[in-house]
Amino acid sequence: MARLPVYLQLLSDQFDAGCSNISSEELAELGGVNAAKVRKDLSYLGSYGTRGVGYDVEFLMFQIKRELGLTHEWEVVIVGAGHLGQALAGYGGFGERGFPVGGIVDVDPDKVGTIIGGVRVQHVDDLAHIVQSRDIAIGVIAAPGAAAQDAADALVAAGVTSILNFAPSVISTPHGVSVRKVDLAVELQILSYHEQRRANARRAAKLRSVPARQARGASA
Amino acid sequence: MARLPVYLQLLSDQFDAGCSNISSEELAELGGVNAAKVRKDLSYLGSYGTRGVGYDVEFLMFQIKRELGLTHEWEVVIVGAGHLGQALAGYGGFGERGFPVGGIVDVDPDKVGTIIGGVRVQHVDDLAHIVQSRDIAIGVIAAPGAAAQDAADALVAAGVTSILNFAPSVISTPHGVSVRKVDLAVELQILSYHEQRRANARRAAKLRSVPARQARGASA
DNA sequence: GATTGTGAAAGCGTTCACAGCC
DNA sequence: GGCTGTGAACGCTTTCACAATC
Repeated sequence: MARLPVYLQLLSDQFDAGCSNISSEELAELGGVNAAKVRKDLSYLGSYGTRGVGYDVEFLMFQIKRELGLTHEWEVVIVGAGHLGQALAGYGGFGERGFPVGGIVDVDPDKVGTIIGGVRVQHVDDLAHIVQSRDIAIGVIAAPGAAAQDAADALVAAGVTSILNFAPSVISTPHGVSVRKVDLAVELQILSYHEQRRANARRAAKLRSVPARQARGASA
Repeated sequence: MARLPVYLQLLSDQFDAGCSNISSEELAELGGVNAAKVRKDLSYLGSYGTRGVGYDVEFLMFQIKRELGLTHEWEVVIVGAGHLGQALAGYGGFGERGFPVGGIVDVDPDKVGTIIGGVRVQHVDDLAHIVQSRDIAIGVIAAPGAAAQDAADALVAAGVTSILNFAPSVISTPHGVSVRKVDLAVELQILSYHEQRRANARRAAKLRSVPARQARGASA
């Protein structure tokens, strides 16, 4: 259920705004989705709503957190201390949301020893030690596309079972390892596609209008 | 067609590796998807394959680029010069993939004037001028969740018609504006969910095995 | 009266399977 | 013989609609 994190965020916002109870209709409005979908998604957790009333915001947040395994923090290890790795580690967003950076590694000995976001870069050979000593389950690949598969192999060998891949390449992992891919260029290319279509539509509209105006005898 | 960018990436890798022709089967293998899906997706562009042979890599790359509107660069403007904005602008990935940063703006006057990734931060009031003078169509929201809607409104008012939203909140935009959302915390929470399930499965297996061993009279 | 929880219907994307073509 | 292009079958997700409940 990939939508539970979104509901959690919305509920958290509402909770901060002093709202203690919410209906599926309101939650759907906030999330820009269908109310029935919200109810189906939430009913999957159990029957935590009250008919005629709605859902208790705080209780529902707790149930979603429990389902998502957010009752404790999960340390992550970042592979790749280049621009992207530095950006991800330096930007404090991971830690704020319950996923502190427990380690950063790189293949380049020159990068080892530098401090990024308060964490010292270590060599990729130390990955297994870091993962096992800190009980890390989640790895983040911030390496170039060509090195992504090596990074994935190293993470799996070290004992990581979930990978967030920022490299622009598909990685293969053994069964039982979860992988999610985030490719910023892909997101931008999809937007570019929409822009392209809009530009084409405008051009077509113009081509249609010019002969029409000429037929009507308009000049300027 | 959100998979075209992925095919383009795979084709590009193959082209660099000296491969001039590829079958749907091979492409499917590389992308980890079904071959029929690849053919359906590509047939949407037109009939650019040759039966009995496959697809010409270079020609297909060009067709996908044309469809995605990647025949020219698209400058983007980043709203928010905090940690995330700095990270996105400083990490050169945008420019490398055909989306150079044409401007960065922030509401905070103290940030205005600083240089990030070679670009000077300007005030958000200058957004319309930047967008119109540089003919920018794509905006990137790198502001905190609470400021995301304001950022979106400012982008739309300035004339941007595509938005990539990194803020952890849902934004509403007029019809005709494309929005894509990337939430790193959501990605990590989905991985956490899988970890949680694996942990639960291990616990259940242990509970099952203990009484079983006891029944068999095993001790150590 | 209001709202949840959920079978049933509708819609959509994926996969199969094979005709058509090189 | 090999591979594409595509109608048809399938399965999954979304939406509807309403009985059950407060």
